[in-house]
Amino acid sequence: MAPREQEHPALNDVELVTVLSALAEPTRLRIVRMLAAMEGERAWKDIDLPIAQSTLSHHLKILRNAGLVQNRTEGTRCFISLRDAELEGRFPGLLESVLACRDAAVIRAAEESESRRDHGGTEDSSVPAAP
Amino acid sequence: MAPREQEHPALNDVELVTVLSALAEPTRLRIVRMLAAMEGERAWKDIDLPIAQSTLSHHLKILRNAGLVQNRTEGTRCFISLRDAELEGRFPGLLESVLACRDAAVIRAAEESESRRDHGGTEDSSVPAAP
DNA sequence: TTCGATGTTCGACGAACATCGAATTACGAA
DNA sequence: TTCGTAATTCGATGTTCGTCGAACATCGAA
Repeated sequence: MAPREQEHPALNDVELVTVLSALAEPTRLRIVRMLAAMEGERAWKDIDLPIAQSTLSHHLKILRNAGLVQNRTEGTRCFISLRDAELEGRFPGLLESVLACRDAAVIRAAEESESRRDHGGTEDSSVPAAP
Repeated sequence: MAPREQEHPALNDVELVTVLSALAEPTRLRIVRMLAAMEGERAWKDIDLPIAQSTLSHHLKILRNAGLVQNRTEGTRCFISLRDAELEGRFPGLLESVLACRDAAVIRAAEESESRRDHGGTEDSSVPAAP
């Protein structure tokens, strides 16, 4: 990392609204999903998203203050991980339900391929399908 | 109600981030809790919060667009209710975990009364204890 | 110590948001 | 029709938020 050691709040001091606010942003939700998908830590540098470093640092700080992630410093680099076990104690079921949720875009795509199978049309696949 | 009929989105078209954003605001979270605490509908006018009518209307619109609540019009007044069953289908466990969560302030108060019992002090019960 | 790599902090900017009061729409009752 | 009540919309205001580049702090290695 760089300057001073980070602060990690006790989860009992974290309000639900803080956690929901932290999760209510596409980039941060993506980071959380990324961390959840890999069981364990992830090197800071391996979080590659199309945003500036300072922006990533900003988002990680918000996730940290919300008690969602923690980071461990090792020499000059740091590793991020989800505080999933602790979160389960403070907000039972919350993280799980957030992670389990499917994108609306995915549901729409599934519905469409189903209806396409129904009346056999192959017309035009003009769905933007956000990345 | 007043102007035109309201729109209620199909829950499959609602993204998780939209729901989380809607819930990530103290006033709106309070409204959702209020609705959940009473099984059924609640008259618009009975939602009394220390905010202007126009602000309440604004918040209800956001909750509506997020698929969290629906309103039924009867003559000139309207009734609000949670779309809890539908939400459970689209976002399993999410609403439940949000509603089950205790305030950090409550946890702190409980911890304090416990430690007070431990070393017998009765000092000063200066916990604001939000209504 | 000097250098390079790694994150964080610091302004600064525009966009989005919460809030309000006033105007507006819709309906029932007099 | 006219009046009053109920809820939404509009316009304005101040605040918060996401984003960036530049400057800074911290550490390991040369």
